[in-house]
Amino acid sequence: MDPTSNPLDRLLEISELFRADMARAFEGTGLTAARTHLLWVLAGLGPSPQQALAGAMGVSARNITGLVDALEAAGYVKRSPHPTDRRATIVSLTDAGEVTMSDMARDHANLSTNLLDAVDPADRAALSRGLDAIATRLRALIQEEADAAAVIR
Amino acid sequence: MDPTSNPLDRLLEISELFRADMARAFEGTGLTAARTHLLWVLAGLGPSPQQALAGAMGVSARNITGLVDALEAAGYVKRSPHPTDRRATIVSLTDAGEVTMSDMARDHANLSTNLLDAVDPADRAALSRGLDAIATRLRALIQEEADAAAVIR
DNA sequence: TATTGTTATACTCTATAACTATA
DNA sequence: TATAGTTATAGAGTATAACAATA
Repeated sequence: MDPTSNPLDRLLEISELFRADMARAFEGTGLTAARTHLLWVLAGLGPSPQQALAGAMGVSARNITGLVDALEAAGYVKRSPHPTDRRATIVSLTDAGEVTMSDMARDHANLSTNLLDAVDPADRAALSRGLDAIATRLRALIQEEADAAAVIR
Repeated sequence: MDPTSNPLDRLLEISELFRADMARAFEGTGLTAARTHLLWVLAGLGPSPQQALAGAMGVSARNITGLVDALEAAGYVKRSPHPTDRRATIVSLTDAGEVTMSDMARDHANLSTNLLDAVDPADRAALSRGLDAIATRLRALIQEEADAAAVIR
């Protein structure tokens, strides 16, 4: 992860830079990476019960309770009763939350454009294909490992 | 971070896959991402006082105390007195820690090779150049933001 | 007076298990 | 009997502040 700067290491460096930059950007907003992830998922799904969010994010229901508590206190989301199932709670973005999400989507798009602009136009298609190939191979390797682990169990 | 699969989003997806895969690989080893990061830094610097590790990792001294406690209990590192400064503690890899790190370096190299092999040879140079350009631009943007924040202060 | 590492305290993310209210 | 969400409890990573020993 540190030395011998091959493309993979550079890729990991870039993701580190993203992470650090995000953490800095959240200062004073009441947001964190985990809370923002929930907002992205919620923006994608639309108003959802907490169980659906837990499934979509791959975390425990207990975790969702905590994240929604914090986001509700900060004014980004609200809870309302499920119309037919009285056990369930529907989480949705507040108006302020909607504004925050469209700002974020805009910033994200601008950053993408800005970073792509730094790449030689002649290299862009190959970059895209290369990243696709790496992601596909990596997904396959992880699947293999999961299958191997399942056999052991 | 979720939809519209442009190269940047694919890049973030790849880093997510790495992270999830690593977490799985650590099960039962007593290691975590943060502890492994310390081991990488320590392997790079050689035996070091905790302050040096804190500086190199960009975290607080308190945090290093906790990570070294855990790594020492698991047998990966040991503490010894600094030869001349009696305030300081020197952290170094144990024999078991050295073995773990060379295994990890080997696995990391194999994975890099494996993933690069998935990329069309004709695309590899452009991929490398593209990632370099993106990393450079991103570093510059972060520096700009840091400078702007410094002016405000 | 400044620095090294630790203790004290606190916040966030995460998990499992037990419990309540409902299906 | 099963499911949705909460409370209880716990562990990991992180931070700041106060403190002891040493420079």
